[in-house]
Amino acid sequence: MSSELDTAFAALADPTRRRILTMLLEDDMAVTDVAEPFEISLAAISKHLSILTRAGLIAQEKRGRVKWCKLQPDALRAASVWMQGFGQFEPVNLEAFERFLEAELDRPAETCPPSTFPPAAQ
Amino acid sequence: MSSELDTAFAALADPTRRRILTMLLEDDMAVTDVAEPFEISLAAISKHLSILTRAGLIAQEKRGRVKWCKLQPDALRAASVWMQGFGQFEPVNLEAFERFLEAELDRPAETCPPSTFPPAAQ
DNA sequence: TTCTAAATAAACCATTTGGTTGAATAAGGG
DNA sequence: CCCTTATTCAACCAAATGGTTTATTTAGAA
Repeated sequence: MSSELDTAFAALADPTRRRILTMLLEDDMAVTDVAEPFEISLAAISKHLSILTRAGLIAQEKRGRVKWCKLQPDALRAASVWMQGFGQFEPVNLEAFERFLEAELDRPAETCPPSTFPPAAQ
Repeated sequence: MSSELDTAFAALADPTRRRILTMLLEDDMAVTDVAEPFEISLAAISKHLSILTRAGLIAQEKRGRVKWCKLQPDALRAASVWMQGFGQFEPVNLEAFERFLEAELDRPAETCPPSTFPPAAQ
């Protein structure tokens, strides 16, 4: 048995899953559409999505034969709060985050692995 | 090769490591002292500490035969910023976090697994 | 010098993770 | 009804994870 923080952080530790979350930030998506930009199999994406669901980071709702995925930031909030407790972090630069998002979404695709935010981290 | 966010979130996904971070929030500690409240072997703690070090969450400095561990929140900040980008989170209730910390540190010890913040999550 | 304490290294083990492929299930569309 | 599309299940695999125990290394204390 693992706590909500365990599953949330574990879910966030994978670049594919973080990228999925970033995509869902734009709009809700069907499983097939989520899978489209990635090179890996649909089954693999399906697994990633259930990990995100179990972590409470997204919700999936089936309408017809399509299963829609939507962001559900409850667990993300819990994790964020935990981290902010370590605090003294300077206020977030949301403009930088906007630029990051654009880069993330415009990427030639098919290449998911690296990519950090903030850009020149540390 | 994994990004800084990968290693940071992966490091945070383990309750033992999160608890170590919480302990270090109080003060810098030697490896043996970090290990003291836990049931697992010193070697296991040593591994956890190098994971935290590689993730950039702590720094270790050897003075004499004692290796001191101190919080180094750079990677934590990067991760926090990434998460706040998903934002719309209400401002953090730091008093609640204080209470959480007390509970976390006063715990009968030896029992590391569960424990979430915020307390009544979801 | 010798003993002891601090920390890591090395070898090992069970479990989990992230991926694959090939069925199976479910629900529209013609 | 049959075909196709959307999604998951099942079985499998290689690599990573979190733990163990038994050496080693290193440096202070007697």
